[in-house]
Amino acid sequence: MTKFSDLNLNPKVLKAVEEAGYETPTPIQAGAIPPALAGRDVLGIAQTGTGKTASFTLPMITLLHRGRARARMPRSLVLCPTRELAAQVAENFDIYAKHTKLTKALLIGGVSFKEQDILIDKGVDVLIATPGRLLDHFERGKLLLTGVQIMVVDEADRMLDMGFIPDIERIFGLTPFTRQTLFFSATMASEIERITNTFLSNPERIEVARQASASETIAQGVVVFKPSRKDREGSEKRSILRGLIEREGADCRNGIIFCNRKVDVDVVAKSMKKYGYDAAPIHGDLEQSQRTRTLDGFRDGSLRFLVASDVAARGLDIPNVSHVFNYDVPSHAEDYVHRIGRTGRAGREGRAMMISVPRDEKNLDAIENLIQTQIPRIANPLKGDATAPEAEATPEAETPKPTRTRTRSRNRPAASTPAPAPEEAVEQTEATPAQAEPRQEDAAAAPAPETAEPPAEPQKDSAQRGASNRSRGSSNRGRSRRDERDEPVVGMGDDVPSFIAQSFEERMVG
DNA sequence: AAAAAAC
Repeated sequence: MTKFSDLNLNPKVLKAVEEAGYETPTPIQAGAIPPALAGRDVLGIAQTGTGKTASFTLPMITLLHRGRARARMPRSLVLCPTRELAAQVAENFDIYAKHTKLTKALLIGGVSFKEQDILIDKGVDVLIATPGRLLDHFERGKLLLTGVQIMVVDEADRMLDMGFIPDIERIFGLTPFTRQTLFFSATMASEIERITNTFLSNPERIEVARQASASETIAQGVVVFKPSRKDREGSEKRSILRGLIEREGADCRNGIIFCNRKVDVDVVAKSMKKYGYDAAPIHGDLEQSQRTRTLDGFRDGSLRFLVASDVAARGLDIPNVSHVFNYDVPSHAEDYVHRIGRTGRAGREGRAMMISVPRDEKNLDAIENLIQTQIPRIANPLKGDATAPEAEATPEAETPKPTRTRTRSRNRPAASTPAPAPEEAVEQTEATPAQAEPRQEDAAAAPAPETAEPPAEPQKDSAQRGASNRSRGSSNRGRSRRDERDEPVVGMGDDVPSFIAQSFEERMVG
């Protein structure tokens, strides 16, 4: 098997890679690095989580390590669709360039120009940017792109979705014709095809092979429910969400909760906090400093739940997410794939649960059609009936998860439950006049965790599931969660389920 | 129909 040491990377880069603990490149890295080092254009067709970032940063650093930057004339440029993604590429660059003298600047919106200006004036080797802020600098006459030797376009299909293609074309036009171009996209929409035909010259095309089916590591489930009243939909969905989280118990180490709208991100995050959960919102209307802080907290484990818009659906490298909750059914089927792709990474087991109301039926169909799988229907933790009598738990069905540490007693949740205080307590301790939460929520919530039906395993392959249950063993009460996750991780990227590795068209066709 | 990205 190919090793990083076989790829002719600069020794200083190789050293940093080894220090980071990587030995074996992922397929996209093994495929893209050699032609990139040979100076060729590269067209990489790869989803997030495949190790894409290193497949362009490592050759870039190797190619640029000689020579130095002139004032206002960066030697290379990386374009990303979102600020967080750009920041992430910058972090990667810092890791792999740490033994070199190369410099970088991160040009993103939402932060002051001043520091960015100072860096550009001094001269940087690598510019990592979102298109808007880059063009802003250019129009102010602060920046010359005529010295760009290597240009990278990351997540091009998302740039297309976001209407950035004209900007990208313009930026291409500002760079020299002789530049080397590394272009990455998850899919090859016709517009993307057109761009690559125009701006890439005889590229080496690398398409990440679809993964073996064994990498199906995401257990999926959907709660299909009908709100008892239209105006209660929101509050009932929020109590279902809490019920799902409670049902997962300690297995739910952390999670991302996706909503379709920014307002709902705010409402859900506020509600979660009210009920004692450690949660924070992230979406594009929040201040950049807050976005950064929230994401950092989630990454380092100090924040348990991230309530997010699709700003966090793609590309962001957030390892170790045990759960993804789709509070809303995404209206673009591909977004579902991106959202749940935040869990079950690197061959680890992940769980993805969704809440669907009658209005979502069409979108749910489209998702199942896309992934060519029926998403298992799982029990509504509220039993679909907010007025159901309390304490109707059915112990005989309490089988499939022997290792659960969560409490199912009808009494108060035990101390081992890391979750929130019972709703009533919160209700009493909080003055609620100014809160956005409707009163009905409390009524709908009352029977929540305790009366939850046993978790119908939102599972796929029962054999696989059984194996992982065994590996947990009932004795793992005292084991650290880290131990459970100690499966070998190959390369610098993460394994992904097979359908994610397919192109959009492939998935549509089936 | 919404989210993201420039002020």
